[in-house]
Amino acid sequence: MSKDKSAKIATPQPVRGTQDMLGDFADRFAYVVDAFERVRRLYGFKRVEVPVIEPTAVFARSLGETTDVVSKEMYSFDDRGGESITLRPEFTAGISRAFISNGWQQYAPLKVATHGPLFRYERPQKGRYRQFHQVDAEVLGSDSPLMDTELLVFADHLLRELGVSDGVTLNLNTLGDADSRDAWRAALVEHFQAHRGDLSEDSLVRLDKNPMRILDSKDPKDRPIADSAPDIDAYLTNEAQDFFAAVTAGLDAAGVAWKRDARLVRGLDYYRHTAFEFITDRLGAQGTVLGGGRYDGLIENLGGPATPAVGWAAGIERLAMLVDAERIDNRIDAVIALEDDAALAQAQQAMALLRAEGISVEMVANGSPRKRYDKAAKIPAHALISIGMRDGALNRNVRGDNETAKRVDAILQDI
RNA sequence: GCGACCGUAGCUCAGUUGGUUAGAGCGCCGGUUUGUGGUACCGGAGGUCGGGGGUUCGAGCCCCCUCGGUCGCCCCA
Repeated sequence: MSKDKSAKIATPQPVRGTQDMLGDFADRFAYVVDAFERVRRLYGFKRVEVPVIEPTAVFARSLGETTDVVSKEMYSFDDRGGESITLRPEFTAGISRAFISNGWQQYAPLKVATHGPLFRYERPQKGRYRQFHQVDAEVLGSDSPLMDTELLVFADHLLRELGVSDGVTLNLNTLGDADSRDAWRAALVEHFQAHRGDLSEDSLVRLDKNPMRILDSKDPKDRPIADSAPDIDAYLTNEAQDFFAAVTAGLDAAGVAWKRDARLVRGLDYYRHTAFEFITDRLGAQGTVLGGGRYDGLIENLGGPATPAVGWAAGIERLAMLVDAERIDNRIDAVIALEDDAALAQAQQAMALLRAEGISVEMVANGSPRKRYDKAAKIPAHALISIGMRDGALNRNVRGDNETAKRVDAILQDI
């Protein structure tokens, strides 16, 4: 290696908003994914895998060609054939596309779950990255409120399984069917127009672009106007009322606590009926831990058959940040400190025997032999095995918690 | 896109009103001690103080620019 500083190669930097995980956070991440896989099986959700890349049209058409999200916040590029490709910013559109491409109507109602990386070109902040990861559950091809309930109970179960449900509340709203939604939207616009003069600058822009968003504005100036705006309730059709009542009755029957949040809205037109967010106050400005809703219009938007669907997604990083440290067990079963290289073969044999019995083990055999024991002791493990030579004979010692130490001792009797 | 704060050793950080050769802990390497022991001690390697420009006799410290990070706003599928 040259010491000449001018010859130094410029260090490549990670892409903004990406993260490398090792140790504690990687363990937390895996803990969340493991719990999700366990719980989704309990609810009979099939594992589904869809591509990380899709034709840009999949997201542009589902999200609306002209929205900010599509025009500025997607990772899009032209591939070598000149086709516009986008790194998926969400699971729902890709799963819907797969549903159409593969004729999965035949399996409806189809309960599927997946997890993996997603990409959004946004300014990173706490709990918000350009490459991030979600767990996701969807039910396609059912217009039954039973499925909304099922999904919500599943979500609640997952949060309990992770031990993060304390301080997290389920906020629930209905956006009604298309007729209810349109009538409510018109009433909202009328209300906000009447109070134009008192709205914040941001909300005046929202009034033109996305008036429903004024309802969840953070600006204190907007709050009185947003709070006095009409709820959707007066505009709900009988069918929409019944649907919402069926969902909440199901939650009550299953013992899932929920809170009506008449201010909870979705920007996109394909959302119908149920909208929900599990919210915490422990994650700074990014409080939503799990969110979703019914999107009966989406698959049709993609050119598929009219297909009702409902789903949710949750950020793995955010969940991982909420998991209590005591729940993360990063200990391996056993560590071997090889204190004399003359016993190397026996130590290798010992590892083979232990691993054959399903006991995880690794060995410390580098550096000064007299310091290997201390090094090994610093690796979190249930048992610590020292292997060395004494008076020309093999010397072995096992310390650790009783159960593991006993098993290890029994397996290593013959070496 | 906008705003605030922060960039000093591999990591976490200290560094006086601007004043000799920039420090500590952890980690790494080596040695000594202990010798069924998770210990202690000694030593070593490792820094263009993010980068560039400026002010000054003198800059890690002050000013400007730039790059990066964090948090917030906007947006939130």
